[in-house]
Amino acid sequence: MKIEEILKSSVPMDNSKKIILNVLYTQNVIIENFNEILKPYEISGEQYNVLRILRGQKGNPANMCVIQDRMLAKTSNTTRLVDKLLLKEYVTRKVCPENRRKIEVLITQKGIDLLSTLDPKVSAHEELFSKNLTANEGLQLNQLLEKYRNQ
Amino acid sequence: MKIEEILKSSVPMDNSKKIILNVLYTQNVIIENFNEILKPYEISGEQYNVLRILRGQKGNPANMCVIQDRMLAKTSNTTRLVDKLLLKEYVTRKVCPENRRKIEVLITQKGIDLLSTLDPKVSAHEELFSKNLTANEGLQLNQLLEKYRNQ
DNA sequence: AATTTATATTTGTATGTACAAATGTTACTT
DNA sequence: AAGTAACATTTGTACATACAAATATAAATT
Repeated sequence: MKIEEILKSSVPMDNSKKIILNVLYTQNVIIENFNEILKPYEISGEQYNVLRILRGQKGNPANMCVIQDRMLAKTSNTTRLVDKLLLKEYVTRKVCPENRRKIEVLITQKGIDLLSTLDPKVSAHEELFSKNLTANEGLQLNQLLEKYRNQ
Repeated sequence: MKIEEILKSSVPMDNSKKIILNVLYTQNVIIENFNEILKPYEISGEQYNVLRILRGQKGNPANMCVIQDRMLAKTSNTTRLVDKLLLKEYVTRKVCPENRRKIEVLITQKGIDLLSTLDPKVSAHEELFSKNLTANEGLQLNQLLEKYRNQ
């Protein structure tokens, strides 16, 4: 559906406004759908994101600022996200011995197992949308978004 | 910058995953930039969105469910957003006499004035990004997003 | 007319976001 | 070595999101 119909806009919009609303709305659709997948596992999208980053470390611990750095929303509060994951025993946390300012966060086997369970569901989610586009259109969409957001 | 560089991903990603991360990240960039504009006026993005919908009513009051319907994030809590706007005197709120279940929300002159001040800044914000694309690319981006999100 | 169902909104709770200030540790400067 | 600056993380506060339950009113059913 076109963005004007979704927002029931009465007046015609500039294309530049339409792009913004389209990006924002598409993000909402993606996130809502993704939350549905995560819901039975009682984990939030941001918590999932942290776990995914930790698995990507392949056994090496990640500091808070490394996690922060690799997250989409740079202003998320990593401390509190890790707190929640710690309660569920998906991660461990200890002070770095070489530099006592830093914290070393590691994913546990329980965390890895959760991600393994989620992997096929996440892939299906990704394809649910991208299947609407041809391979070429998918590449184009990525290129346009990357070009668009350069400030 | 490409999404893999931004997220410092070590492994190559499927294009379908790349699209999702690109949409999410682009939304973050747009929102962050927009919040910068609103900050001096002590209004949040969602509050702005409600005001914009109310102005679009052209003098007619809007019920809570009408506002909800026209918002991007369908799960936002309209009651509490309107509460905040009421405190700042940007809107009025009264029970609908024909149907006492409904609430009639109207933008005040103060609210309209605020939007008028913001209008040029919002337009500049929209163009800040869209200027990176040709007119044709802009149209294409909208079409691809609309095609992409059909479930 | 009383009961049930549907509609519109509000409230409560947990989580997440945005931002500033506070805390603790290390590195640098004099 | 003491003081200052820089770095890494935590904490506090206000706002927003997600979702379920509660409340109030209107419409439909019996």
